[in-house]
Amino acid sequence: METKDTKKFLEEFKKICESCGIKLTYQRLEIYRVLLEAKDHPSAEDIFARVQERVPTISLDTVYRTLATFEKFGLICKIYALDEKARFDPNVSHHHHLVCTKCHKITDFEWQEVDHLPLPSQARQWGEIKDRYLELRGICKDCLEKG
Amino acid sequence: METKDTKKFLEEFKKICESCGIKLTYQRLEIYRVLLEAKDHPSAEDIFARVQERVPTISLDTVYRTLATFEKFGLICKIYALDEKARFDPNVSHHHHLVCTKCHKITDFEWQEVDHLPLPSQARQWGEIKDRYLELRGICKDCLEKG
DNA sequence: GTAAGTGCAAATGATTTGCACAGCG
DNA sequence: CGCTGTGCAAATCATTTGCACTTAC
Repeated sequence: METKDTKKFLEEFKKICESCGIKLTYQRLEIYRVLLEAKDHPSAEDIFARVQERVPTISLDTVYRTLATFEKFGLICKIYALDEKARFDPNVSHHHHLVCTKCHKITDFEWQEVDHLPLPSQARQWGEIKDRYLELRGICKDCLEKG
Repeated sequence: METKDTKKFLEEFKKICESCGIKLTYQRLEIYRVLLEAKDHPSAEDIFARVQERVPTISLDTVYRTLATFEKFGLICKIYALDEKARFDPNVSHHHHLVCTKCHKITDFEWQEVDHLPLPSQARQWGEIKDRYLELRGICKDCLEKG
């Protein structure tokens, strides 16, 4: 990453920390960078491994604590799919997931029709629906090609 | 439960065990009974507590082992929603869930329109979709009434 | 300077496993 | 009787927490 981008990124992250009222630390900066660069919905361990390359002294619990902080301020989403391990998504806008049951890869996708379809009566009677989350499960192209 | 029902239930469970090639034990029978009677998607601990009333000597790991066995043979579904703890659903037919973000209660529901809606192109290109799982999240009636 | 953030290690909670004994087929 | 299933306790895995030290503001 070039100096200019780094500077710009730092500037952006500074604003985020200010608006959240949290301190800007090197660890948080790098965890945030890893999250934004990640396109694979990494687990806490995955994030730890990636951040460790830049910040060798970081500890796993700092990663957990930072992820919890980010989630609290709505910077990221915590997701659970297939296995019990939590995964983290820097995409906080409303979206659904494509989940490969073979390699466990998670891909974001949107489906406006589902979002706008009128709710069935059972759902309306149940209570107040705040969000619709759809998981399409199957085998991704990569796994299909591999056999 | 009356004698007749118990006998009938035992008969049914015997058939299930035979078709799965597993032994019929008292523990399995009672765990299965609890599952069928449960309408609240209990966790392993919940199931353990309920079975314990009938089988005081049962151990938690037997519950886990039995649930894993049942899942392997498709008698139940393991579900994850909101919190990381696994929950178990004796309803193995395709269905969706209403999840209360306050009391964490899970309710089954069906939504044929979603099941039959043509997939968006991004999903078709991603790979082969095998299942659609929808989670409607919100506040259930009980929680709304309580404030 | 001071409260928030970090690192370490130890605790926790859910789930799994090794082993010896018990009981189904 | 033999092998599967069970119970106990100990192990494991993801995640959390207590505490003393460090650092951003």
